[in-house]
Amino acid sequence: MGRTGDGEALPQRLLAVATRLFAEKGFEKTSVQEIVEAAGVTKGAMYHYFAAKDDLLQEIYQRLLRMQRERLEAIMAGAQPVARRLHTAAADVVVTAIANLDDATVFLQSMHLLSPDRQRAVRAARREYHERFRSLVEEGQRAGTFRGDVPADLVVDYFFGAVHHLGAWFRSDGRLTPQQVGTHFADLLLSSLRPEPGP
Amino acid sequence: MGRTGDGEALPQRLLAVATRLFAEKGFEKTSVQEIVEAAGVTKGAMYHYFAAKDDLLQEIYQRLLRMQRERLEAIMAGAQPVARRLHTAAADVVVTAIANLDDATVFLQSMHLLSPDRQRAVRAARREYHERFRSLVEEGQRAGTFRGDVPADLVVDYFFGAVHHLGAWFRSDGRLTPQQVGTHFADLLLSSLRPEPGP
DNA sequence: GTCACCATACCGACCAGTCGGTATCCCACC
DNA sequence: GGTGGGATACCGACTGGTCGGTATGGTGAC
Repeated sequence: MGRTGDGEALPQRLLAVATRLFAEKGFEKTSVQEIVEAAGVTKGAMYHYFAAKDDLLQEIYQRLLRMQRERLEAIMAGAQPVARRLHTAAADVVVTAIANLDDATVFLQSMHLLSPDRQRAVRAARREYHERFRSLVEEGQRAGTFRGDVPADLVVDYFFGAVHHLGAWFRSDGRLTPQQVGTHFADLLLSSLRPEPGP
Repeated sequence: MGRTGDGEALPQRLLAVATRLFAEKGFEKTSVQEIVEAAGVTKGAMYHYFAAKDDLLQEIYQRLLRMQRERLEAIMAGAQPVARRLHTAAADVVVTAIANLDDATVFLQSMHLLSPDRQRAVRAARREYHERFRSLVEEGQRAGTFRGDVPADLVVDYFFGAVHHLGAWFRSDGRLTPQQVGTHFADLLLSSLRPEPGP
């Protein structure tokens, strides 16, 4: 902990402030000066902990991905039937995405502004996460629990599209709680995977 | 038509070039200088037709929204049963979104960079479009064709999330054609709306 | 003393938008 | 049918300002 005697360490505070500003005004429209002012320090402090502005983005992404990945692994390790595990995982990813809506929003809006190398790294991590999700779908398809006439990766992209879009419409003062949205989304996903589709 | 004796009018050419560059590198990372150089003119020419860089974005959005809206209206005017109309509309919006993936990508990534007034205008147009889609879902719910235990607007946001996310994974050299993706997406949507869900 | 931590001053690059000017087209009018 | 003059289309140099990043200096802890 440095001289700034706040309860939170400076790097974390900088990340929190940057996340909020990025989500509000966008990465490119937020200057480093604004970030450090909102955090009550100067640029020297920020560049002591982060080599570049891009590092802030990178950190925000990785923090979010790490959390989601850990939760998914815990859920997948359960012994329930596939449909139950997928439902739990789907609802959970919605709830955590809403709980960290700023991070998720920034992720979507600004990933393309990173350098190609960094983009590759982030995409790889994201891809690995999706693979795990997909394996759940495939497991259910092999077992006959889910319909098999639709590609598993398409289903995953379909569902995560909906998740990524949450920031565009979800409001915490709206009619639905995060849990309700999670349950509905998971219901829709499971329902669309039931066998014997219509003509 | 101006002096530049090309087949295309300059404003359209500028829009096309800008769309491609915005989709490739992002709105903020694309300078006006790059746009006009790629179009073979100078800045004076661009500012003769567009008052500001933002106007390019605005035009791209409105062009896309206008097209999608016209197509949706034509489909909704049909006399087929609700499920059939919704399926057609859903598949169609996927196909046209893929056919104009650059526009759709730019739309998503850069809408938040517009001025608040412009954002409101775009959101209002988008909202109106979603309303029409939602009315289809509600019609089916009233008729008992679709399950009624899930809010119609949530279903619409769910589906359009998936549509908006197409640019993140769809590749024209992939295994699936746009039509196939459209059919799959529409199948998933209709399937998730079937009544009598699991426990 | 030295090292982590942070402030301050400053640099070089870039960029949206402006503005005076020029070339070309259109058309009324003789 | 030429001609004058205004409108349209476009050029390109310039500017005011911003921004990411750096270099240097100070200061307290151990």
